[in-house]
Amino acid sequence: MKRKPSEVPHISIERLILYRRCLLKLSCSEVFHVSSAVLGRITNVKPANIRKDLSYVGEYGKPGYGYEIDKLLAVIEKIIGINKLQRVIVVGVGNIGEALLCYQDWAARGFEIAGAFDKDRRKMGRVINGIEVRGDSEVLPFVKKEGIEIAILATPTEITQSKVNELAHGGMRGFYVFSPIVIDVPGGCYVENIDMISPLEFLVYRLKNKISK
Amino acid sequence: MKRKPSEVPHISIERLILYRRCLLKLSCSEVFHVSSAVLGRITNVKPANIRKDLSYVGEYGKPGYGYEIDKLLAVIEKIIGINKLQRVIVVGVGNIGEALLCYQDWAARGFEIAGAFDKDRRKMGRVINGIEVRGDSEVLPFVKKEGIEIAILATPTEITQSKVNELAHGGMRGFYVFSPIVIDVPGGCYVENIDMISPLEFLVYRLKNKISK
DNA sequence: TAGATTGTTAATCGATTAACAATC
DNA sequence: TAGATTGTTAATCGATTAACAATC
Repeated sequence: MKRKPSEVPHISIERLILYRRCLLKLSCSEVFHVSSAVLGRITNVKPANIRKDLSYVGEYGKPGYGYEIDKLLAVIEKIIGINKLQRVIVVGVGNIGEALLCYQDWAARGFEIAGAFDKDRRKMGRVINGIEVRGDSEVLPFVKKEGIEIAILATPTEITQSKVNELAHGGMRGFYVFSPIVIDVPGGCYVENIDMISPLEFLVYRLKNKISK
Repeated sequence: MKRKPSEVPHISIERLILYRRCLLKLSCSEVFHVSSAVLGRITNVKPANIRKDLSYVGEYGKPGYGYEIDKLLAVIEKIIGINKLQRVIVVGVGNIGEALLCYQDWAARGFEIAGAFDKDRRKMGRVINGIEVRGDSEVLPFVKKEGIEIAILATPTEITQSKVNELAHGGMRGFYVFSPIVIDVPGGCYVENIDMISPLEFLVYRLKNKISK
């Protein structure tokens, strides 16, 4: 039963993102099809759960054979919306920002870092992995000219919310934020927020209580 | 109804971690008590959901008044297991590793970076935020001597799994891994794994489908 | 064909939420 | 006391899973 994309459960979308990452790796090693059992072993997801998730996006499996990896990748990318290249910017070029600029798999995952911005004069002009670091004041004209909709914010926590406000005002619609705070955005804007410490705290909990997940 | 810690739903534990982060901030600004309604506004969680989560850890709220922040912090930290200082190591001092070493709130969150390790001779001996970077060969004796149970791995993806194997063999029990791969660990070991790109892909999905969460 | 594996069903399991009596 | 807010209930909502007919 094929649902409209917006009706696919969020948790299934998150797993589809995981499946894709593993499928990309398989397709690099000359594997052409995969069963839910094998993909389940790779991802630690139960085969029935995988088939259920995949059933939301259509019927692409062959009984007795499995799923064709290329076809599956294409349809998952379409559902997620990364079948076309996504151009994003990085704001804040500290250690996290630099790590992002240096990441080698952006293209494979469907993204391009169109620009990087920092307010520190000493960083301006530096070229990291082929990407020039520009001054903060250039960011609004840049995103307008280039039609960028998504920003990755790796700024100091204290200034992150005001940076989001400024960019939202300038038309930015998606924010991927690395500060450990809850971010507010105006209507029509979307934010994903990660706190890199929280999963470590969860790990402590699991360790103490012997919870294998 | 108080359950044993291991019976608190995982998703409630994740929210408790979020509540704690926000409560820590409140307690810094001289706020002494908070209602589920106010905490709900701060965290974007429904008040009923918060009260339900908190009911798993005991009865610490006063009707008409709310929750005493210090008390609540103490009990949440006890449940998660971070009421005592957690000493961890960082393996791999690239950009991500360095960002972790420079993080200023470790102590407030209940952690201490006991040591950092890298196999690059040029990084060995450097002192970052007061933490000396040691050679990779020192890691096993170090963790044995210091009784470290948790390692944060910010290594290149290609070597992460083998590093985990080596450390697990040396007695390490918890692994917090920054590589975008599924990590296998022996029984009795636990792993939390984050892929910094996946949430960005999820953001693209939400943007395309106007899903506010 | 025989073996393998899909897509779907229906039962089970678990999480969320509105409502409200209890109570500070 | 009156107002505010808790902790809990029970209904609702949503996700997981084993099982299996269908089918390549």
